[in-house]
Amino acid sequence: MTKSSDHPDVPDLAEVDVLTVLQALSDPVRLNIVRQLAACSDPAELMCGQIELPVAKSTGSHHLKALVRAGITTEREQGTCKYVRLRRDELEQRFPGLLDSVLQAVAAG
Amino acid sequence: MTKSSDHPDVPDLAEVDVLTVLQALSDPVRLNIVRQLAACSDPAELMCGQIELPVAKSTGSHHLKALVRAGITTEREQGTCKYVRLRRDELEQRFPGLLDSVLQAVAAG
DNA sequence: AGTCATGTACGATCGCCATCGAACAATAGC
DNA sequence: GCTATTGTTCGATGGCGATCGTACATGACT
Repeated sequence: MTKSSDHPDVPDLAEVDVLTVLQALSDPVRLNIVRQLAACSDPAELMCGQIELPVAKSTGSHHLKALVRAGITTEREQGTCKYVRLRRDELEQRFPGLLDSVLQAVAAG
Repeated sequence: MTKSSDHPDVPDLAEVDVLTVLQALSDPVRLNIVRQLAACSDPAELMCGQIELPVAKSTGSHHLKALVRAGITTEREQGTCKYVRLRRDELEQRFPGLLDSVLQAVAAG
């Protein structure tokens, strides 16, 4: 029981390699998703449908799952909708400063 | 004239996207090279031959060039040897905290 | 029931890139 | 000049992943 959730592919961040995170963030679509998630700190989560995706729906689904498997996000289902949330605090604990510096670099253009 | 060097594929960091850096760092061999370069702060550079590479020489050459093209390293030739150096200060200016947090995450295992 | 919306799963395709070996270039030293 | 060392370049190969469309599942709503 080393999972942080009952969902099968949500990893415990202690078992996530920094390479996995870097690889997940090194895709333009995924980095864009992370940026949008970081921008909405109000409810701290976004509906899948609210996320701007320049790709087909199935491709977006693929990327969202990749982010979950990399330990960067978690998902919560509510009816037919799904809410996506950044694991900011856990990521900060596991990789201090990493996400913030990436987000800052993204925001800086 | 936006190059920071006369060498053709050494980019000015101002023109380097964070995606490029993340993509370059998301390869295990390259991240390992960066780690070794960061570990030697005494002369601040390493001979190519001193870098431990778990791949063939030609593959290592490919990765070293990829790091240069991503703006992460520069190279200096001296006879038959080549010295590789991390662009720490420039990277810190362009992407504050990014390299340090990655290195810290790597060091933490 | 039927229909619509939301998202997943699957199979196919396609391009990129990590890898290797072999051949080459350049320099140091004999 | 010759040889060894160091690193590059080239072509080929193999695999991974990003992308798409279609079909499917699920829940909401009438």
